[in-house]
Amino acid sequence: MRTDTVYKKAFNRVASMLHDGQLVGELPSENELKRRMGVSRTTVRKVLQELVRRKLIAERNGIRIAERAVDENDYYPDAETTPRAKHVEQQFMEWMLRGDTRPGTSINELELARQFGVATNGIREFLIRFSRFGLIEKRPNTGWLFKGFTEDFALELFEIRVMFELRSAHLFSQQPENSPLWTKLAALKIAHVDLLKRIESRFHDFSGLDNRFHRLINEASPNRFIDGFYDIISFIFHYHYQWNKQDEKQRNKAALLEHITYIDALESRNPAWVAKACRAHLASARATLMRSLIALEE
Amino acid sequence: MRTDTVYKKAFNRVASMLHDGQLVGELPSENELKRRMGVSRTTVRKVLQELVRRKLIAERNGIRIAERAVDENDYYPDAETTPRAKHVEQQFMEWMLRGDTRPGTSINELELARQFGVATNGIREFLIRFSRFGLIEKRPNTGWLFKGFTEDFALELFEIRVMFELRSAHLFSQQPENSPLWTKLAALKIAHVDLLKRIESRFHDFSGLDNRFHRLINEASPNRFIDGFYDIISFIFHYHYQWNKQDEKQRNKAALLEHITYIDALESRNPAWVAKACRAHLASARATLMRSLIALEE
DNA sequence: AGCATGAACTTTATCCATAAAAAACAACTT
DNA sequence: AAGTTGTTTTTTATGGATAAAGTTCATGCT
Repeated sequence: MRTDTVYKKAFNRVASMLHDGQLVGELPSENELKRRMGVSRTTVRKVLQELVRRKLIAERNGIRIAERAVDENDYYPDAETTPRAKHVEQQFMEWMLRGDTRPGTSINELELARQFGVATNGIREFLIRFSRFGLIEKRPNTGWLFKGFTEDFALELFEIRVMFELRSAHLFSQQPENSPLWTKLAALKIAHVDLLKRIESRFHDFSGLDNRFHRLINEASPNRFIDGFYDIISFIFHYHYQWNKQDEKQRNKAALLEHITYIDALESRNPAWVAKACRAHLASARATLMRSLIALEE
Repeated sequence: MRTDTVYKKAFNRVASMLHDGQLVGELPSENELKRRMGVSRTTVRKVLQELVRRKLIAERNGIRIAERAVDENDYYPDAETTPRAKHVEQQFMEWMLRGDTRPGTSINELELARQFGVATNGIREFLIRFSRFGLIEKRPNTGWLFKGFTEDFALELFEIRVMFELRSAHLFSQQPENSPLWTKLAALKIAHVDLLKRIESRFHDFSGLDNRFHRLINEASPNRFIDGFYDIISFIFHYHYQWNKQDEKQRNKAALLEHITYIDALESRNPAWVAKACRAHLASARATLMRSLIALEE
């Protein structure tokens, strides 16, 4: 059966809005809620119905008002707000990065399905999606081959990344003066400087900034294939670092400084300087990844 | 039910080998056949069993020998040797390129499933696989968006293609003298010259050469992401030209000449010359694609 | 006319079932 | 010991079913 994670997530959102006073007095109309939550009206209605049933809100001649206060255990547990497909992704990445899955291992859909507690279909869809990351390969009628999260992989990944980013950074720096992206870049620079001040405690926030920064650079002259490639990068880094936390603070601080230099270079509009800062940053990112790959292998 | 296309294709292969005398006297063992056909022994046995049943071969104390001659209607029809997934691919590409499918159209899995006569699962798997080509986009819980086989698409595609191919061609030309790829390149050049002589009648053969040529260039310094991207190119071109045959002979002849120049440049090891020939060829390929895109829109 | 709710209908996400194909095991032959 | 064939077990490719979520149609209220 299809999971009701969409409903549960929406329910939690509305509940937390009620809780911290974002919804005072009469509740908005179903249509308005639908717009705000990004779900269908059908789902909104289901949420409202449950809110009434639990006496969190009351409905009197077509008007809905908050009734009792939201309680900690009104919320659905987080795990129930994540669709199966996402769970499969997480479990697979854990299996791949943490288990002792060696390059050359073959992947068995049925076995994974049993292990993850889902139907084979879900596994297969995930693997098809995942195959574009270049880490697995399909052999028809037979199964999938895990090629390994290896040094080669990282080298090939970064070779492309450098090409793309040099190209995008260059084009970014050549934008007209009046492009709104310059403003966005300036704002991002401030965010970087701010984070640097608080790096001791907030170093986790770097990952978000990193993403924003690299995506901003691509915005100057969009190319769907570059965007797609950046999805691979984000994905890999997201999971990789989730299981490899050594030196995180130190690493992020260094990267933050490199970004600032890189931003300065962009703002200078000087092509040579841009290329240099870009290369320096990526070389260091690559070195970091390589170091932790080696750690993985031991 | 799973199709038995693997068996039928294998059967046809064995039958045609019997037919044109590639299998004389005693047939090879099951294991040997399995190796030659690239299928499992289970399938080989099924084929043999059917060959016996139809009296195409006879089995006497463990020895199998051809019996009656293979007849034209011993073969299974082609359509039955293609797996469902491939049919879905073909039908989808036809729907996309030939129908009046406009950019922005939304794609309905259920409707396509009905239209193509397959289960929704098959459609969904195809769409997931296909999404990496950048022509469709998934909107969760809602469906897929067809972004259009547009001019933008072609421009973005070629931007990347030029980057990749300049890089690969350069690296190819810098290979050591004793690399076996130089021999392969020389052979390919001969194939080009040969085809040029017979271009009037054999111009369809160009497509195969084109593929071999571009893949050879990537072989000098492999990168899985570049390979993957080349899959996109091949796929797109395969289907696009399948429904767009105008000027085919003329186009292929021109491309053949460009390839020859390009090969000469590679053999010269002169970087500037290589880059120039590479750019020239890709510019012309792009122009061709663009021209037919415009034709599509009318 | 334009927005709100109610109800009916359609599509997606997910699980389950099964024949075909592959792989593993077993017994036999040279 | 290595290669054959026979048999059993496992896995993949494909179809089908259904609750949840999305969409459309209908009705009623300012």
